[in-house]
Amino acid sequence: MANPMYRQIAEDLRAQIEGGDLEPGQQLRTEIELRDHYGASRNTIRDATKLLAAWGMVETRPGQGTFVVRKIEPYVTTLTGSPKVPILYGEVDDSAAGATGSERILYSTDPQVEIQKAGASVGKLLEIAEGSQVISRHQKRAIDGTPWSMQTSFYPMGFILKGADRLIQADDIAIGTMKYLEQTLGLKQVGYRDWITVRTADGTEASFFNLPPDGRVSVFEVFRTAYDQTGTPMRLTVTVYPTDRNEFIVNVGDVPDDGAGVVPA
Amino acid sequence: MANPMYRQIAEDLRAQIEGGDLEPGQQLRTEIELRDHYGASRNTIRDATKLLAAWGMVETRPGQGTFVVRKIEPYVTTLTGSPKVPILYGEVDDSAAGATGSERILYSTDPQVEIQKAGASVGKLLEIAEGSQVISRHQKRAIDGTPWSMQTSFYPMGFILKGADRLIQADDIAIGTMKYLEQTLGLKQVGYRDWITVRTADGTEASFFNLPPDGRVSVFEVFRTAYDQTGTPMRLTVTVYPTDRNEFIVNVGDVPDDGAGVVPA
DNA sequence: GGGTATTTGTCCGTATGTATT
DNA sequence: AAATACATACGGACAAATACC
Repeated sequence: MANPMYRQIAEDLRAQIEGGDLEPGQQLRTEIELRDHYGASRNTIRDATKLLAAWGMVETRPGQGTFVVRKIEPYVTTLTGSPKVPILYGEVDDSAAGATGSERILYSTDPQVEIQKAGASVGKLLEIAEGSQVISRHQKRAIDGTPWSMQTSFYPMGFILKGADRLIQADDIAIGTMKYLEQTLGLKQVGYRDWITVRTADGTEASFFNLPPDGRVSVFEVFRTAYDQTGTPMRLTVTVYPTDRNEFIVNVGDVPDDGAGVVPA
Repeated sequence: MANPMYRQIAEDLRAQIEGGDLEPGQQLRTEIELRDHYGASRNTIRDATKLLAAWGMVETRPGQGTFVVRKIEPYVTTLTGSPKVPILYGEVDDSAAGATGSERILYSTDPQVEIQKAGASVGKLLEIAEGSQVISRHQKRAIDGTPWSMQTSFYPMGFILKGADRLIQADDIAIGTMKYLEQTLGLKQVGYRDWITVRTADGTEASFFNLPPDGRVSVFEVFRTAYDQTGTPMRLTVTVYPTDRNEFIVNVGDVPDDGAGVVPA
């Protein structure tokens, strides 16, 4: 057995997909048909399609069939700079997919505000004691109806006592929380540090992002620590992005403008 | 069947691992023992351990058993700034693992130089015609014996004709290729753009990085386009990093020094 | 080196459950 | 309700990798 049969079958199907014989969205032959075609058992065919699914090339739908995955058009976030996509607030509604032409609109839920105790990561990055209280503001975001990111911002509890009480209200701060903190507390953001990791999605994330339950699609977890003029962390924002639909850009020094076309299609 | 049995078994084992009953590196009971313990068939046990493997919690070794994975201590790369780890050149040697104390030494192979035709990505990012010739310099890197990254730099073919002929020699350019290009061609790097994506590893990558063959561990693919003083791309560097042992930092504006401790352990 | 025991990997056939059309 | 297609679960047989004697 140079290569096991299920792997050979998977490679054969992969070649068909990459060669264009099977187009994105198209249905593969059923397991029974493939079993007869390759002269293998149905379980072996299933091992092959499982491998293809692990490679992210097909997805299986009970009662329907096995389909070649359509690549999701990635959304590119520039970490060095301000976001340029307009943000609309309100409920994230998955059913409103395939909306208006080619414009991409970012929807965001209203913030869900909680008082929590700082875990290890939050304490370390905000430079406060683990277990001390923090304000957390959580939002879910979608682009054109596709769930895109889950974001949680953490602020030290002291900000409330010092007068920034809008932080614990569950609505959006239209002028931006950074400007609000500057007006109320005199804290000005002078820089931030992003720490980028990748891990497997947990159950909540897999559910919100409609990820396959086999743990195949992982997520970016980006920790953004914002620093004030004294070099003290004033906010920690943790954002989770599925890796199958998100990419990042970092610009350093003097580079040509971003624009359509910096990234190959 | 609220939850399928193999999933319940997987959750039970997961709880044991997260609860500390099973420690990293420790061997699980054999499939036969687990079969008797849970009153399931061996195939069902195998489905459960496959799920745990997809979650990245265990790994199976033929002829040995199933083991709780040890988390690899991640190596953090700062994208905005110069690398600080000393680079030693020579052969990457997997067998020299577990070396000298806590210092981390980055080994790099000598460059493997080829003349290639630019693919779609390379052409687009270097702003040259797809199919035109480019110089590629490929290196593999390891830290403390663990394979860490695969890097390929692409330069326009014209650089050779204009006098930068050391680019096609298969040895390291000690002063750095950027300084070399400045001395020979007068091209000075004024900035760069990093484009960060995540995808599943291909066969070559899975082999070099010792990744499990099930497609679970994905890789970062970072495209760094360097621009000269005229705003023209002068180099494209594509680096592939396994996501299970690599993290990235991006600093923007005025932030406190990097150092041990910016990242939670 | 060879032989054996142990453990996971591959492959088969079958039966039944669940989701979708 | 019926048909279709994938999902779960079982039991068995043999292969391949590893460790140990």
